Amino acid sequence: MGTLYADALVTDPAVFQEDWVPADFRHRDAELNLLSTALEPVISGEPAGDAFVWGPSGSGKTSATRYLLDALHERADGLDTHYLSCWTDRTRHAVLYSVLEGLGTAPGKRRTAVSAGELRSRIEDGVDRPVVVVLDEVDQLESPDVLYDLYHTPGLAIVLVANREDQVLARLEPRLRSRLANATSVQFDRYDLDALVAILAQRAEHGLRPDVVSRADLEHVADVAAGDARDAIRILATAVRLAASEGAESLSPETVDRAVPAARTELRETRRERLGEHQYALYTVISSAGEISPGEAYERYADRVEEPRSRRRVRDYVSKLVEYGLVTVHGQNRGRRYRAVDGETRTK
DNA sequence: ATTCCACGGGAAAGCATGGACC
DNA sequence: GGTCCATGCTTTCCCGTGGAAT
Repeated sequence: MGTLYADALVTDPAVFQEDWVPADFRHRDAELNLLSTALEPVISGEPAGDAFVWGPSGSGKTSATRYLLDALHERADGLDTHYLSCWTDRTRHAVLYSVLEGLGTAPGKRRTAVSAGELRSRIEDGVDRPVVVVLDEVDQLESPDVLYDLYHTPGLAIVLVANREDQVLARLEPRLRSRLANATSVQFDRYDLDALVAILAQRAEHGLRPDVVSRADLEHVADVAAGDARDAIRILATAVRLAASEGAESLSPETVDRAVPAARTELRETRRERLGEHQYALYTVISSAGEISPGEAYERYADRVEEPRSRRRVRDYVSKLVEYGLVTVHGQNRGRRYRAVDGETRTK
């Protein structure tokens, strides 16, 4: 519904989407060069080196990696590269299946009576020339065994993308860890204010009508986003939508200020909408209590739903809610409390 | 000091689902 | 159409922890 109004200010809504990568990707030259050195052997048909890409959220890891893959494709036809996110493909089977899809030799449907081991050997058979596989959000992997599968496929180079190096490495077997020690490590840092402003300006230039935003607006947004480009872009998008729905012709500092909590609420809403019936009920219980003990939370949850899941299962739901950033836990053992994350008290 | 018990999380087994193969 | 089988979700059983009760 917003689009009707938004047209007045927006010429290309795509610039506000997560996967929009500008034609000229800037401010990450050193990181791109490093990663490129590891990967570019594929252009001449040589095996690429493995790589780690680390950095906080919104620091450009995903965009830079995708940009580089595109750039490699421009320099050579018919490269085999595959990008997948472990957020959606989190099990061994799902990852292997996705890689096979990338190779173009996947069995018919995703949910298939073909075992993970069988998928693995099909990958080994299918890789007859150097391949690059990017595993984004690799810290979301349910079990990292699959890295072992991929690592043992000759000619297949893996690029692991995650927030923190130690979080991923700690979960690997020592054998795999030491073999990955040769991988190129590329560290991303938070954007500084100027870079963030430039990134926003690029979006504005491509997707907004002239004079909708001023440099001061962008600085304001960049300042609030604290080095996180994803946040910055989302806040800008929300602010523009807000301004458009109110019939304004340009942004104001006041609109930006209102957009900040709105953008964060929106993010939480979309996460909440993705919850299943039981996780939703549990979240509602925790959220309406503000803070609650595990036992009490379970009792109330069980009252709320028709067929309550077991306590054990509900513990897993809690871990998921924590993973989604909707809930935090405090204390140990008996003193444990679940706390809902609301708009005002953000984690970090 | 000893026992109790709320809690978290690993392991294994049961079950429903739906693709693969005949 | 019928059978086989792998996955993913779930329950059941269990053990380690550490603060509270005895």
